[in-house]
Amino acid sequence: MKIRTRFAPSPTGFMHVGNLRTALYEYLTARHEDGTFVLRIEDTDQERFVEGATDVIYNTLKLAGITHDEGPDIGGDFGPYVQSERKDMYKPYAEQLVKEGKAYYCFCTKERLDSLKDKAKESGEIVGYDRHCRNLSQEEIDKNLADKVPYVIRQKSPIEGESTYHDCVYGDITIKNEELDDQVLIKADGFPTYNFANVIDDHTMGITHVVRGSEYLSSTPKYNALYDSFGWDIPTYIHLPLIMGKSVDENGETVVSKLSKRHGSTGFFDLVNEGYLPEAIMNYIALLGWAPAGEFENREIFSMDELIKAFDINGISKSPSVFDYDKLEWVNGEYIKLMSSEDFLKNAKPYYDEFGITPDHYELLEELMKPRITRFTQITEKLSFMNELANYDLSLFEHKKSKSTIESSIDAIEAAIPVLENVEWNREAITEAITSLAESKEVKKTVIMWPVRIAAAGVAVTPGGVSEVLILLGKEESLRRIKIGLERLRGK
RNA sequence: GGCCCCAUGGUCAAGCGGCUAAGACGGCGCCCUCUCAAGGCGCAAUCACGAGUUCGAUUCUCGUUGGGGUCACCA
Repeated sequence: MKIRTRFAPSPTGFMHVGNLRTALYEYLTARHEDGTFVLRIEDTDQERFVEGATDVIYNTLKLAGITHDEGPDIGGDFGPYVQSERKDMYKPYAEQLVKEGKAYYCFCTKERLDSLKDKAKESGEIVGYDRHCRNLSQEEIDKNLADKVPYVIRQKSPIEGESTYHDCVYGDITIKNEELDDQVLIKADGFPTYNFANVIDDHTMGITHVVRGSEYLSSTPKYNALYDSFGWDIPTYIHLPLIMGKSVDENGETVVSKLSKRHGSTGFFDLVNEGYLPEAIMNYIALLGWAPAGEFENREIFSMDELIKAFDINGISKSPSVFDYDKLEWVNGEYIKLMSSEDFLKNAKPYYDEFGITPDHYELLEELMKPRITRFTQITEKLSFMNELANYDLSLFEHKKSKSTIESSIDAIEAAIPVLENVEWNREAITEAITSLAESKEVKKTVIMWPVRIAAAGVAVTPGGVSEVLILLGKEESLRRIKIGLERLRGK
């Protein structure tokens, strides 16, 4: 039988990287076995409706390189793929269970349930529904129904014994049935709860492998009880370890907790906006909680196709993993280094434009920037020396390793100016001219190069050597700055 | 708190009874080098603890500790 998995996000307008990784693994699980990947929108909570939120889902998947075979936008044989459009199909299933004595109407008011909770909180007792309506007489039920008393439908959970199920990652999980409460299946507004809709949809859509976060580990027996009630096959479960974030609390202690907004950018688009490439993000999160094996062992950089080939459920780990921005940074840098000139330019252009970079410098800049940036946003900072000459401190001219001092700098620049004024303005020529000047003066070439570069750039660190800096600045601007440097040195 | 799950360096992690316990990020050092990167080489750093089982435990069992998750008419 062909594997079918699904991604069932709820349209909140925000795609957390944890959810995205779940989607990725669902996608990979299906694709690796040449199966089908389904997108279903879970919007059963009318109060949470957010305009345009489904577009966020589509845009995320598209950018992330995850393609679905069935979904609201492309259809399929198991539609509709939006839960609100399937609203009418859930209740009959619940009523069938009521008829069979596996579920029941509950007329308890919100107030009663709240007071129940409060009481439980006070005494520190077990929380949960007290099953007040589980055994109402038929007369009471009929009367309430006739009086149009609002009701929900609750699952009649097993009370005694224990339930065991198998998970592909965590193995056999056993839970005492007394831990299970009578969860609501159909809410007072007639909509199904997430849990109920999930079971009905997964079954009616033929989902074979349920891939989801490990937070569902302890509620899975309730799902299974539902499958059993209907006499349906229980799907294969693949629960995923959670992604954690690291933060520092008010005492300066480092704490690890479930990744959330307090850990910085945890939304997919947050990261994209900060300059992380979608492919790099996917590559990185694929490796969070899963390790490749066989021919792919120890590999760090994967294209989506390679992930599909390499992905294996056996490589999924059980323990939660911490989201490491440093490693993401490195992965992003690797992607930049591997980029084609074309793609590189497309990404870099907006930043080049801030400095009025002309096309004749594109090739040089690609060479200079590729090894030096891990995000394109850093180009601005790398090229900031081009904007205007900083009012730098003259001590910049002193550099021990280059054997450069204030005095030697004056000397070097005085000699370099006429040479630069007459040299052909290209990298090789400039480098050669300075090198031979140094030779004729019988000094290390750094003695000339250091001060010239400092005077031209006005900063100690530049993304390239003298010749590159001079080329980027242009002959006129370079000489202007170098002469200013000489004046300042002399004036000291 | 009850229940469930987890436990190898700072982080991601390989390991699935016998290894000098891989690899990557980060850190540090050296080399290369006209600054900074990139690249090359190298170093430091891990089996939470205690009992078992076994000829032998990182690996199996139990307990302790620690961490996480979950206990909604949210998804």
